[in-house]
Parts: sequence; structure tokens; C-alpha cells
Amino acid sequence: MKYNPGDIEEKWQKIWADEDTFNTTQGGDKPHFYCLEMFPYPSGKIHMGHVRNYSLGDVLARFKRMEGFNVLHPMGWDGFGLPAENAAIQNNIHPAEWTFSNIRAMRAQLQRLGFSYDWKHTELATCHPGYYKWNQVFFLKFMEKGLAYRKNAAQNWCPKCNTVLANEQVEEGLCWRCDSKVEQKDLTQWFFRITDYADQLLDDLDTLVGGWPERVVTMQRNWIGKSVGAEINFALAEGTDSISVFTTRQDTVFGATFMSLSAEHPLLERLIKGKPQERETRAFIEKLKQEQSGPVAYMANPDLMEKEGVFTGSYCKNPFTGELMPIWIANFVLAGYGTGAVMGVPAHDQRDFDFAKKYSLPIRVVIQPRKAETPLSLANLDAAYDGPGLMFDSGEYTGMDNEAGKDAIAAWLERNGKGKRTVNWRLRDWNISRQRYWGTPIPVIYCEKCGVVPEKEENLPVILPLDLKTLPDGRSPLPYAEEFYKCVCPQCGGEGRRETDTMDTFVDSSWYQARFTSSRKEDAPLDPAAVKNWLPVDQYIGGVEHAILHLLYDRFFTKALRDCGYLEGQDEPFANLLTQGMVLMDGAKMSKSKGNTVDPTDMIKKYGADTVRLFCLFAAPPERDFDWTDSGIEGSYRFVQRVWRLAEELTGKLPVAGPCTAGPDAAQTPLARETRLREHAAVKKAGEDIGVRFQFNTAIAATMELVNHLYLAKEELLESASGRTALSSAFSTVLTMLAPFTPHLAEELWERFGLTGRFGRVSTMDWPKYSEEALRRDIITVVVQVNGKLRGKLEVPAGIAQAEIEKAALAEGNVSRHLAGLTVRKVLHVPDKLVNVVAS
RNA sequence: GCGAGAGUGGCGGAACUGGUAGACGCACUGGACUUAGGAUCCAGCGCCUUGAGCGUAGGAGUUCGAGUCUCCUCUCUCGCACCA
Repeated sequence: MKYNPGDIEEKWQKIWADEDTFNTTQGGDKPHFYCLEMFPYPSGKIHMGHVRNYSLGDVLARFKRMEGFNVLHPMGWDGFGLPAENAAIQNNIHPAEWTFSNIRAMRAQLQRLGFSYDWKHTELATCHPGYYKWNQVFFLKFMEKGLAYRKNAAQNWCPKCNTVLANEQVEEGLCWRCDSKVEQKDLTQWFFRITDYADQLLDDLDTLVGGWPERVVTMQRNWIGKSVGAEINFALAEGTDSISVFTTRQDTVFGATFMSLSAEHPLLERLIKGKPQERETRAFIEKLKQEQSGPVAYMANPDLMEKEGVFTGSYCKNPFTGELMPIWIANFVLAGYGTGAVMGVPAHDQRDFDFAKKYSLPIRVVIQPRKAETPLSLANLDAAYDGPGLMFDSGEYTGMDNEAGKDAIAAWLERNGKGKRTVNWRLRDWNISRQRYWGTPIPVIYCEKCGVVPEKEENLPVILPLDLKTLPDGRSPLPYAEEFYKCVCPQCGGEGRRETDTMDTFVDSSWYQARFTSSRKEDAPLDPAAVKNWLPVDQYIGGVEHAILHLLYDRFFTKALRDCGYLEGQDEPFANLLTQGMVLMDGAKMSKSKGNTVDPTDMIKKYGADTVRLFCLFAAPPERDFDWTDSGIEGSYRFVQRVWRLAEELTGKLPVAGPCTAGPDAAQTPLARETRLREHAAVKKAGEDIGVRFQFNTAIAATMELVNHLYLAKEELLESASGRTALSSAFSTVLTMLAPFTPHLAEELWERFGLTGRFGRVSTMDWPKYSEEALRRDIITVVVQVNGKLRGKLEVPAGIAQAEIEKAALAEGNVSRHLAGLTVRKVLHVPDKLVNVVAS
């Protein structure tokens, strides 16, 4: 019978659904395992990246199930987001309709791939009120705890998407979605106080080392950006105000010879007013503001960017030396980091050095490297020295180690009220307001009398009305929909206006993994028992593009929800993270714009889901990029058909035997023994490759090797009873080993060989157990080296004594030839593996 | 610039604690079967000057023995990027 993947696959997909094969039961004695892949945005069609991602997860979920775990393997939809609105505008269709029809299409595609999700109990869509209601509940809780607050600030604004973007959503000055140039706009927005958790988010990264890829941990660490230093106040020469700077090098303060400010420093106006150079200064400020709001500021290479500045005409005082320092405005000072002011220490900071050289500002060496042959001085300083050393020319601190000096200076600052020790973070609070329609309404009401009032919890969810039409330019219809915004103030009962901004979609995806443990719960967002059973996620799998955004937000949410009483005992959402590589074609990432895409649906039609899954897993290890090739998938298809053919040839000729059941038997033919050995070796290798090393490609290779052996040996094996038993056992083993990868093929052949009646579905079989005894060989090949180079091989009984094998090794023809004229100095012996004759 | 990762046949990739480099697959070559073969099966397949030869980006080192460990250099990919 011809292999017809379409029929077989749909048959088994129906059986699995009818029999609830992959439904998860809460509790029970089995150990729990939560296997999660990043849920998709319902764009309408799955792509190869999805297929790869979900195939990886499915293999693990199926394997863990076979290993005896109670596995939670959920699937859902990241339903809110901009593309739905854009599609709505383009196709004159409501975002909800677009989204839900996409979900239907994609669900069918995922089901057609045979992924073992517990659809019935887990499937959710974040755009459903049953889900986003809890976003709103959490928001209120965060407000209550001071974790959600409103502030007016200059925000990243995408003119095309008509919305504010979080810092994380601005890439090189461009909108991460549409590549428009991002502008700055003053707006009042809602923020989550993620900075409250900066310390925990940083410290807990240590607990993820090992479970997470190092580079993701590093990226998060850099993003959080902790700097330990001091704040120093420099009093203005005129008046009573002072300029506060943040520095990590307070030990160099004696070398601070000028002050540099960003163009947006609040004191600027006072410093420049009435000075002779006021006009030029203002012109420079304007120019800087222009540049820094555009993409140029982000795209320029800092090393090539010319340092520029102007003198304000004002001075401040160095609190240590008492000297007057000119106050400059400089283009390299960032308004958003630290205090927006930097003390200029040209001798020990390269930027300050460049700046001082250009504008002839004084340079003073205040740190001497310990090992310098000639001390640093103006004469020999051609670049800033930013290394460690001894303090120099620094009053009472001269001669002190600079690290100790940091402490001493900070102490002095604190004693004299001129500053303090402080920690500065790169991480900033998370702006979650979006001026968009297709998102979770923010449950807040503005009342003329009472101000900002949270919606009452019993009034949740604030439903996003589905009868509105998106405006053609992308603006949200909510601010124009009276039936939405007009409401009663929950506090005074007077007229109120509902917040018309919606939440960033990253809020939705920041806790979905927790909701998956009790997707159907209606009276609470989470079920404490389920949380305890399943969380944290044992294995999370997805693309590295979420290394910062989603993973950081989710980690924050986990900690915040823990502190709000929803996630007791949970500090981190994902114990282990696997970041899969991209799917490439001709060396470039598959993308519609490049036109180098392969549609999974076409491939499934042509080869079947099993082959598509197999190829995605076989072509490269999970973490690496993999190049799609037509000949590559042909190869996987050949293998699948080869297994099918092998089955055809064996049908009716074998006794029914489960995996690894052919016992050790004195009557076994040598080939039957060899077959058994290979069977057990393959089980061992594949089990370790899948469960321990996540090297699915080599697990498949091991299975192929076993199939190749059976193919080659089948005729001879069929001739004896022991051969038939060995063959039957090994073939059952092949099917169980294939079950995680090509589950439909495995089920079908399992059934055809009458194994279902005896053992149940192969999907619910135990992973075969190999025995050490079966792996033992009587005759071993031992490698003989002369001075570390391979010169011969010996077939010897296992466990042979050293003296004996040495004798045999030295006698071996090629070995003795290589030893001619040499004296044997030493013979090294690695039992049952190799002999190395050291001679000279 | 800083950080992380990676360099192995014509290609994708194996080699797990230092112990037979190139598993498995693709491509290619030869053969078998065949009316036919883009099917299938069998065999071959790192390189060359065929040797007591060379070979894991290059160079040094440690070791009886190095793709694997150490140091240096080069190249590529990704991330951050004037962070004070």
C-alpha cells in the first residue's frame, strides 16, 4: 500500500481529539512538566518559524509524556495588536472579525500539524473579555500599590501608527513595526513602575544562569544597566542653585575642570539668560534638540560622531578644589540618563578628553596607573586613562587607591551635604498607554470633581465596544465614541469620562503562561493550586527577538503579581529558556518582503505534516539558524517512506513484540544480538539527546541509523526465530522513537502491527528502557596509537588484561612497522578503548 | 567601542568527561533492477604529490594524545551603543 500521509494524518488527528489523548489532568501522582512555546499573534497564516517553534515544543511535550510526566502543553492567541487595526482599515473589516477568523485559520493549521496541545482546557485569546478583564484587575491592583501611575513626559511617538511607543519598541530611532521615524511628544501617560523591581530583575538573573542562554541573560543585564556611583552637587558661581551630576568615578572629581549639560537641562534657561553669547547658545540648543529627536542621534556611530558644544557663559564650583568650572552644553550628554549633567574629567574619560582638546579646556591628571614607567602628565597624555591606580594631585586623598577613594569621596559628600552614594539605572518605567483601539481598555475614569478615579472592580471588565469603526488614518475611535467614554464617576456619581487609551499588548503576554494553568477559571485570574502545580514553566521555547521586551515584562509581572498575592512563591516565570534560530532560505531570513518564503501548507500538502516536522527538526540543532532546502525536505520524505516500506515488507512476518523486549538469549544469532545492541544503543542516545541535550537532530540521526541497520539486516533476521524476535522488538522501538517526531506515521504503523491492542496508543507509550547488559559487547575494537597517531585496530575480548593487549598491540603489523628503530618508553592503556605506545 | 556566540568536507551538520575527526542527511560518482527512471536497492565519496603524507580559521603552548584545554591573531553573526 502506498504511503499516503494526508489520509493517515487526518485520521489520527481526529482520533487524538476524540480520545482526548493530550488533555491534561490537574494533580495526580505523576511529576508535572510545563512545556510552553511562545503563543502566536494571529496574523492569519502560520509560517515556517512557527512550524519550527511548535515542532520543537511538541517533540519535548510528547517525549516528556512518554517519560511518565504529567505534561501541560497549552496553546492560545496573542489577539490584540496593531496589524488587526491596519487590516481593518485596509479591508474594511472589524479588527475582532479579522482576528477571530485568523485564529480559526491558524488553529486549523496547527491541528493539521498534529501538535499535542490540550486545546480543550487551555486555549485562550487575549482579546477576549474573559482574559483582558484580568489585565484590568491587575491594573487596579497595581494602582493601589503605586505600581501604576500617571505622568506627563516626553514620549516616543510614531506618527504613522499614531501611538506612543515604549523605549523597547524603538529600534535605531525607528518604529519597530512600521520603521517610521519616531518623534518626541509631550503626553500624559500611564506607567508601570518596573524600576521598583530593577534590583530583583537584575539579581534574579543569577538564578536563571544555566537555564537560560547566556546571551539573553547578558542582554537583560545590559538593558537594566545598573551603575553604582555618586551624585555630586556643584554649586553655581552665582545664586544658590546647584547642578547635580551622576558619576561612577567620583574618585576623579579633583580632575573635573568643566561641566557639561544636555540641551534639555532644566537650569539652562537661567544659565544662558543675559549672557553675551546668548543668541548662539540658543541656536545651538535648538539644533541639538532637532538632531536628538531624529533618527540620526540613534544611528550615528558614537565613535565617529564629532563632539560639539557651546559655553553657556556661566560657572559652577568644584566642591573639592573650589575652582570655577565653565558650564558647557554638549551634544554627547544624554538628557534621559542620570541627571542630564556630566562633570568633565578630561584626563580620565575619553569623551571629556576629546571635548577638552577641541575647546582648549584644562586637563588635569588625578589618577596614576600603578605600573606606569613615567607618570602620566599633560606632556604624555594622548588619550584619557580610565583604568585603576592611585589618586594624584587630589588634596588629602593623594596616594590613595582609587577604589578606596570612591568610598572616601562619597563619604565626604554625604558628611558635607554635597551629594550622596547612589545607584543609577538604564531601565525606565514602562509606558503602557496606547492611543489605539484594539487593546485592553485602561479601567480609569476622569472626573472634574474627583480627578483620576479607578473603575470599581465589580464593574470590570470595561468592555471594548465591538461596534466601532477604526478611523482611516489609524486613530482610535474610542475618544469619539460617547457611548464608551461617557460614564458615571465611581466616587461621586457625577459625570465622568473614561480613559480612551488602551494597554500595550505586551501587558497581555506578560502573564499568559500563568493563565494557561487555569484558562477556564472565571472567578479569579489564577487558581493557586494550579499555580503551585505547574509554575514556573519548565521549558519555554521561542525566538530570541523577545530576549528583552517580552521576557523582561513577564519577569516583572511575575514578581509584581507575586507581591499582589496572585502568584505565591513565584519569583521567575520561566525556569528554562530555549531560543530557537531563524528559518532561512538562501542564507536570508524568510520574509514576505524578500519573497523567499515557503508556505507550510503547501509543504504539508506535498509531503505530509510528519515530513515537514521531521525536516524542521533534523536540518539543524534548535538554537541555530537553519536553511530551508528543497532537496533537504526530499531527504526527510525519503526516510519517512523508507520506514513505511520497511513496515510493508515486515507485515505478517513478525511476532508481536514491544520495544526492547527481545531478551538476552544464548540461542540468538550473532546478527540478532547485534540488532538488539543497536536497538538499545539508539534508545539510550535518542533519550539523552532529546531529554538532556535538546539535540533533536542527532536523536533523529540515531533513529535513522537503526532503521538503516534493520533495512540491511532484515532478510537474514527473518530466517531465524531469534532474528524475528529481535527484528520485531527493534521495529517497535523505532516506532516509539519516532512517535515524538512523526507521530501520525508512528501511530499508524503501531496499529498495523497489532501493537495498539497490546500496549495502547504509541503516543501514550512509555519511552523504551535500554539495559546496560544489552549494550555490552564481547568483542571490542581497540585502537592502537603510536605516539598518539592511529596505527592499527585490534579486535579483542572485552575486559582484556593490560599485559595481554599490550603484547597484541606491539605485535600488530602496522604498529610494529612504525616502531621499527624506536625504543618503547611507555604504553598507555584506556581499557576497552585504546592503547598508545610512546616510543622514541 | 563594549558584550555574547560561532569558525570542522562541495553543503547542512556529528564527535557528550581530552582518546578512531567527518555520525546522519544533502549533493555528487559508479553499479543493479527496469520499456523508462527525477522511483528503489547496493557501493563509493575530506585533501593531495598515495605517504612512516596532510587535515577541524591562523599561530604558539599544555599533554603520551587536542576539533575539544590555555594564550595570541584573524574572520563572521547577533545584541547594546556617546550610560558619565
